[in-house]
This record gives sequence, structure tokens and C-alpha cells, in this order.
Amino acid sequence: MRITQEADYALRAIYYLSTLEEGTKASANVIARSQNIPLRFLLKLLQKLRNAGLVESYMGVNGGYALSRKPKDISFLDVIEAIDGPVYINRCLYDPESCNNLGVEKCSIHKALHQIQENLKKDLSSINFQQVLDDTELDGTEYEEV
Amino acid sequence: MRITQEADYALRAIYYLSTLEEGTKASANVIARSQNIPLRFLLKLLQKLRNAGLVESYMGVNGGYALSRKPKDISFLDVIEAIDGPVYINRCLYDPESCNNLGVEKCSIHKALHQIQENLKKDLSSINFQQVLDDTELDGTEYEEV
DNA sequence: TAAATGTACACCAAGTTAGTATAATATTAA
DNA sequence: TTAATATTATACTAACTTGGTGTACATTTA
Repeated sequence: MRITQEADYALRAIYYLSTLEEGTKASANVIARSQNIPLRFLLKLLQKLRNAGLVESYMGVNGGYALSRKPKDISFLDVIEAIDGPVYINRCLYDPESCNNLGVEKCSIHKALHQIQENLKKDLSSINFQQVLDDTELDGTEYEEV
Repeated sequence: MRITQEADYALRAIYYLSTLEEGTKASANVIARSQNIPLRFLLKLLQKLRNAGLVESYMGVNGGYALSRKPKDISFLDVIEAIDGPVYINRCLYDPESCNNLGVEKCSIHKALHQIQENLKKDLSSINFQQVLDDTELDGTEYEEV
């Protein structure tokens, strides 16, 4: 019932790109060091984000990666599904044909799980990176704990 | 981001026991056949449910398993955590000490994930087996589709 | 053309999952 | 008291997933 470490890294990579001025690139090296992500692993993961259309990449000297949309238009669900594939909380909900019970339609258990899954996906898609940025700023500055 | 097949089986086993008269036992064999679960695997999984206090077991001839509480007092979360362990949607939320970013407190990403996790757990704990029973009865009889 | 960058593909160790196998123990009924 | 029916305990395993690493190549800029 958890996201992979790779998806966690991806969230942090997208977060880092969100902190930059719109359109600014960052190299994998810089992202890796700033977020404490193994470089090789990050490079591979960035390809998935690129294939999903979340980032753009630029080769060569001064190359790097930049968001292809504004932070407010990228949700946690976008990132997690780009890396881990579709979110589904049990087998039968992914491939109802292979369900060895009665399938999603007939089985009350799976119907209930389906509802929970949809709530989860809604939650994940309702949070975007602008919100995370705003939250971070609040924490560090204005509202310092006393 | 999914429950194991074992947890799915466990939900179905508990569901089956919920359909019985209160206090009635069923043997692992009967449960296995009725829910299409591999017997050996079911036997092992029933131990976990027993250790978690969800079912009681009886050895010997006419032995078997029975719920230790009423269906309405057993939630999906109870069953899933009995089998898969605590629900947490990423590593850092389970063991914040080993977080290689800033930990749940400092990192906005992990704070957001934590909120989503709590919603998920609330959802899973809000559904119990009496509800599933009721839903099943509605389906099969009164409300048959035309 | 050298240096800095991303891309592509292959490989691998460790852990997890979904089981299976075997033998022992407890209870009941004949 | 023995046979049959159950659960319990322990150990094993094949396949898959995860979280990486290694090597070689392609592109861009100075």
C-alpha cells in the first residue's frame, strides 16, 4: 500500500524544479545533489517524467530539465502514475477479468475497495506543486514556531 | 500502491465468516473452496488474523474458524493491517528517522503525503463487514437489474 | 575538438510475494 | 483407543519487483 522510492524521488525532483523561475533548467547533477537522490537512478526516472510530458530535457552543455507546465498544473497523481503506473489498490481493480472471485461488478469487497481507490486518486490529484511551494514558504519564514 | 493478494484473500475470508450465523465456525477447507483461495495459503493467513484477534480457531474434528467480533466491528483497515502490517504510503512515513530528505516534519512533500495517508486510513477504517453484507443483499435480491 | 550534458541498454543483488511441502498436535466420534 | 478430521508450526522456493549500477553513445556549446 505504498508508493515506490522512485516515485518519492520523482516528487522531490519535480518539487525542486518547481522552486525555480518559470522556464529555468536544472541539470540532473544539481537536482540529485539538492534532493539527495542517486544520480543514475534520477536520470532514469527523469526519462519517465519526460515520456509522461511532465518535464522537458535539453542535451549538451548547459542542458538539463525544466517543467513543461506550471507547478499548479502538476498533481501528485500525475507524478506517481508517470513513475509507478496507474494507481490501483488491488489486482482485481486493475484487471477485473483475472479476478478469481466475482469481479468488481459482482463482488461487494471489490466494489468497496474501488470506492476507496477513487477517493485516494481524487486526493492525489487534488494536490499540486504550487500548494507544496506555498506550504514550504509559510513554514520557513512567516510562521516560524516560537 | 496496492494491498497484497494475501490481504485480498483475507478480506474475502472474513467476508465469508460474516455471512454465517453469529458464532458459527467454518473449516479452512470450506472457506477456501467458497472463496477460491489456495488452502495452504489460507491456513497461513488465518494465523495472522488469529494473532490480530479477528478470528478464533478450533482444532480437531468439527474445528474451524469463527469471527471473534460482530461483522460491524471489523473494518477493512483491521484486516489489511493484520495481514500487510501498518498502512503507510511511503517509506519516510513509516520510519521518519531514515528519511533521506528532511523528514516528515520539515518536508512539504512528505507532509502532503501524510495527509493523504490519513484520509486513506480513515476511509479503510470507516467501512465494516456489516456494510458489505448489506450491500451484497441489496444487489442479489431486491434491486435486480432489468 | 574538448567538456558537459542527456540517452539507451544491459545487468544485478536484495527483498517481497505467493505460494507449496512435511510433519506434528488437538479434538471428536466410533 | 484408534482413526479421521482439523489446525499449527516450520521450512522451502520460484518468480517478480525494487533500487540501484555500468558502459557506451549522442548532442550541444565554447
